[in-house]
Amino acid sequence: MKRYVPQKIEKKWQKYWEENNFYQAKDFSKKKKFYILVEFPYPSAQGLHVGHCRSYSAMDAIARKKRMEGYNVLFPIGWDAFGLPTENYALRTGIHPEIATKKNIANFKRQLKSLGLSFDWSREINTSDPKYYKWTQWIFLKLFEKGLAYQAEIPINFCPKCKIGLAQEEVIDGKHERCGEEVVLKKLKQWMLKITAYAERLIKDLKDLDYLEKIKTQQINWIGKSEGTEVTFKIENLDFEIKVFTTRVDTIFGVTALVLAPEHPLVEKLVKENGILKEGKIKVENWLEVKEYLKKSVRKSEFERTKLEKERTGIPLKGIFAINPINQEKLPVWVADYVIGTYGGGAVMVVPAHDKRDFDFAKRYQLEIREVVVPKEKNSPLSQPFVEDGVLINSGEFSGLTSKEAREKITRWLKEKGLGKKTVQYKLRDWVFSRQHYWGEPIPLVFCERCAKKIKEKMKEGKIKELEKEYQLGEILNPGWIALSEKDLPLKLPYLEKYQPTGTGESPLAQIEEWVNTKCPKCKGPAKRETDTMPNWAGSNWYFIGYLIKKRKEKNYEYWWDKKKISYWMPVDWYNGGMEHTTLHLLYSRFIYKFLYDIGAVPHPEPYKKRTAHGIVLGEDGRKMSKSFGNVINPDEIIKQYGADTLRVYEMFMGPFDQAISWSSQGVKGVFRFLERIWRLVIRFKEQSGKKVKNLEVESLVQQTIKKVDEDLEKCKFNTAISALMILVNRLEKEKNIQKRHLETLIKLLAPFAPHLAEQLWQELGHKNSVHLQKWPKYNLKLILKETFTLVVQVNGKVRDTIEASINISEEEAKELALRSPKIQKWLEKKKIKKIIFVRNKLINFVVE
RNA sequence: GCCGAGGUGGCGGAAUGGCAGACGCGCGAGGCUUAGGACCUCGUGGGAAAUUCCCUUGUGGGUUCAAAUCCCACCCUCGGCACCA
Repeated sequence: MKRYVPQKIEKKWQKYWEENNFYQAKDFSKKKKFYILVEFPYPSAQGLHVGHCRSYSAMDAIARKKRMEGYNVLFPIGWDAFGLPTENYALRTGIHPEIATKKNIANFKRQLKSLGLSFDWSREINTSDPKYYKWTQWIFLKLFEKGLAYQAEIPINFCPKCKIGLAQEEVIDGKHERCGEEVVLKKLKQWMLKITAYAERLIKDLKDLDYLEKIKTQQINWIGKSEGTEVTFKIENLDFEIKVFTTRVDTIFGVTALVLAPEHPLVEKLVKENGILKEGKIKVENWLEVKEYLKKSVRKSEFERTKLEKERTGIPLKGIFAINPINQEKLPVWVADYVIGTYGGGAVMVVPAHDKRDFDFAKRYQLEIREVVVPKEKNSPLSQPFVEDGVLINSGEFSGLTSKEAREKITRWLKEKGLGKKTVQYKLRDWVFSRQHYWGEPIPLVFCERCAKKIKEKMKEGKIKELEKEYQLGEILNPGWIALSEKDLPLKLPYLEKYQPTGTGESPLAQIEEWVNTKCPKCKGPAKRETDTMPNWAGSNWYFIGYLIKKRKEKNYEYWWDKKKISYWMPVDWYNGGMEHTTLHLLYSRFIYKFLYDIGAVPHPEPYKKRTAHGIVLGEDGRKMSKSFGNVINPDEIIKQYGADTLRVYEMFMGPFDQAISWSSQGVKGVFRFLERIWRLVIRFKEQSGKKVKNLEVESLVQQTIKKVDEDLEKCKFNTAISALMILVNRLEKEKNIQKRHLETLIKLLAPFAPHLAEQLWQELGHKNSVHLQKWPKYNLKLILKETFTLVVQVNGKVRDTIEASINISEEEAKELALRSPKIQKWLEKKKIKKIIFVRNKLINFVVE
C-alpha cells in the first residue's frame, strides 16, 4: 500500500485482535498480574464524548505497554447504567429506561470498539443487569445486617407542581429547572449509610497509597477532621443544654453570643410549641419574626446559606439566654442560617474578636466584641479579628497562658465540671442512600407491622438478648424493617409502564400494589416492600469486583463471589478517572471496600493502589462541550475522517493529561500528518537500496527516545512521550539509509499509541506475528551517553557563551576553556572574579563585581 | 464562602533551581506544480543604533551566583461542594 488510509486497515486489525482473543486476561496466570481500571461510562443518549476517548486511549496505551512488558493485564469495561438522566430522558421521550439503556449501550459499545481499545470484552458488566445488581443488593443487606444502614428524616427538594422529588442539580435558583416552580423542602425518611464510622480509617490508610497528592489532600479536607472541645451551654431557667463544638476553646471568655442553625433541636422544640416554653415562663418575644426568618431559610440550599458574607443574616431569640459555663455570663441566643445543622451539633459560639465570620456577624448586629487573646509581641488594633494563637488576657485564672496551654487547661477544667470534653469532629456526613426514583436498584427490605410491634415491645422490656437471637442488628435498629433473605436476590425491578411521579414524593414503584404488598420473610405476615431505589453510586461502589467474578457457563453467565479470583486480581494496580469523582465515588467505593474487608469478603483494606486523574476536554471555544453551545465534537466523525489512531494520538498529544484542554481541529490535522510521515518512512525504507552506515548520533537518539517514552508513560506524560517520537521521526527522515532495527524500535514504541498503524507497518516490514506480542524495547544507557556536552558559560548568572566540551571535565578545565572564549574575555575585562560556580556537565558561572 | 488546581509566543504547550519557548498548530519566504491542494526546505516571542545588546513566563515584593520553577502579598480562570455521573 502506497498511502496511509486508516479506514482501510483499522477494521481489519480490530477484527483480527478480537478473533484471536488478544486482550483477554487470564485468571491465575503465572505472569505477574496488572489490573488497570478506568471509570466505566454512563451510557447517555448523547453517545461517547471525546473526553472518554482521551482517558481511555491513554490508559489503553498503558495497558498495551504493560502487556509488552510481560504482565498479565486486566483492562475491563462496563456500563454504569442506572441513573437519573436516563429516567428523565424516558419521561421526556416516552422510551422506557430499559430500552433506552439497551440502545445507548449498543451505541457506546460500537464507538469504543471503533477506537481499537484493548478492553477485555468478555468481562463486560452492566449495573442494571439483575444478575449484577443481585450483588449490589447483597452488599446493602450486609451493611444493614451490621447496623451500618439506618433510616433518618432528611429534607429533600420537592416540586409542588410536578409532585416529584428533585436532585440538587435539577434545582436552579431555587426553582425546578423543567417547570420553573419554586422548590420546597419536604422531609422524608431516607436510608443512610454510616460512612462516618470509617472516617478515621479513610484518612489514615491514604498514607501508603500512590494517589496524586492533590487527590489525597482533597479527600482529607472533605473528611475534614478537626480536634477540639465540646462545650455545654445551659439555657437559663430551662432544662436544656446546647452542645457547641469549637477548636478554639481558649477564646471562651470572648464569647458574646450563641448562634443556632435553623435545624437545631432547641429551634425545633420552639417551633413545635410556638415560641412558648414551660407554660409561658419562657417566651420568645419576637416569635413572629423568627418564624418568618425560618421560613425563608428553609428555601435556601446549604451552599447558598454559606456563600456570601454580605447576605449572612440572623435573628435573636429574644428572651432566651444561654449561660457561659466558664464564668456564668448570660449570653444572647440567635438563629442564623449560615450555621449548618449537620456539623458540630448545629450551634456555634460567637467570638467576634477572634474569628472572621463572627466578627462580621457581630459588626452587622452590634454584638459586643471582646478581646481575650493577644499576639505574643505586639498589640493588634481591633479593626480586624486576631485569629491566630497568642496569649490569653481577660480570661480569669487562665490569663497569661498561651492559646495552646489554655486549650488543654480549659478543656480539663470543663471536663471536671461535667460541662465539656475533648472531641473530634468530621465534616464528612453519612451518606443518603435512598432515591425516590424508578431507574435504580430496589432496596431489598420489607416493612412488617407485626415484627415492628414485637421488636418495640421486647426493647421496652429490655429483652435485647432475645431479640438478637431472632433479628439482625439492622432489624433491631430500624424496628419493622426486615431484610430479604440472600436466596431471594436479586429483587428485580418490576417492569413499569408508567414510571411517572406518584404525587406524594414517593418512588413510582409505590404504585404497583401487587409488588409492594408481600409477605414478611420473618413472620410470614403481611408486609410492604421498600419502594425507594438506590443511588447510582451503589452499582459503581464495587464494579471493579464485578469484572472479576463474572463466570461464563457456555452461552450464559452468572456472577459468583469468588474470593480466590478477587484475591488474585485485587487490588487495582492503577485506577484513572476524573478529578470530579475524588470526593464522592472514590471515597464511597473505598468505604464499601473497607466494609467488605471487615466482613471477610475481600482480602485487602484498600481497593486501589494508585490513582491518577485526567482533565476534561473542552470545546474549541474553551467552554464545556454542550449541545446548547454547539461546540460538541463527535468522535465518530473524527474517526471517519482521520481514523482512530489519529484521534487517539491527538488526544494524548493535545496537552498535559491531568489538565482541562480545548479541542483543536488544526491539531488533529497535525497528528494525522505525523502518522502519515511514519508510514512514508517505512515505505521509503522498503524501497531503499544504498549501504547502511552506522550512525552513533542516531543510535543515541533512538536509545534516548526509548527512555523518554518509557518513563513518560509511567508518569502519564503522554504529550511529551509523543513529542519524543516526533523528534525521532524528524531525525530518521534526514537519514539517507535507515536501519531496520531503528524502524522496528520506532514501531514498537508507537504500538501503545497508534495500535492499528503500528500493526500494519510491522507487517509491512515482513513480520508474520503481531507487534503487540513483541517485547517492549529496553534502552542501553551506554549508547545514550555522548562524549561531549554543551557547557553553558555565564557571567553574573547571564548566559554569555556556550562551548562544546568533553564530558566530565573538571572545574579547572572548564574555567580554562571558558576563559579562552573571546566573548567571555570581553565580559570579564577589567573585572575581578569574586566567585566561580561550577555545575558538572552543565555550566560555569563567573560572579564578578 | 470553603476545598483543590492553574496563569509561559498569534494558539496547544515544553522546561520544577542552571541556555525560557522542545514538539505541534498557525503564519511568512522559497522549491515542486499549468494552477490549486498535498509534499519538501528555511524562517518565525518583542524591541532596537540588528553578527550585537536590551526586555520577556498574571501583578508587586523577596531569597539565590542563578527563579517560569522557592517564599510572601494581590489579581484572574477552571473543578468540587454531598440527590448529575
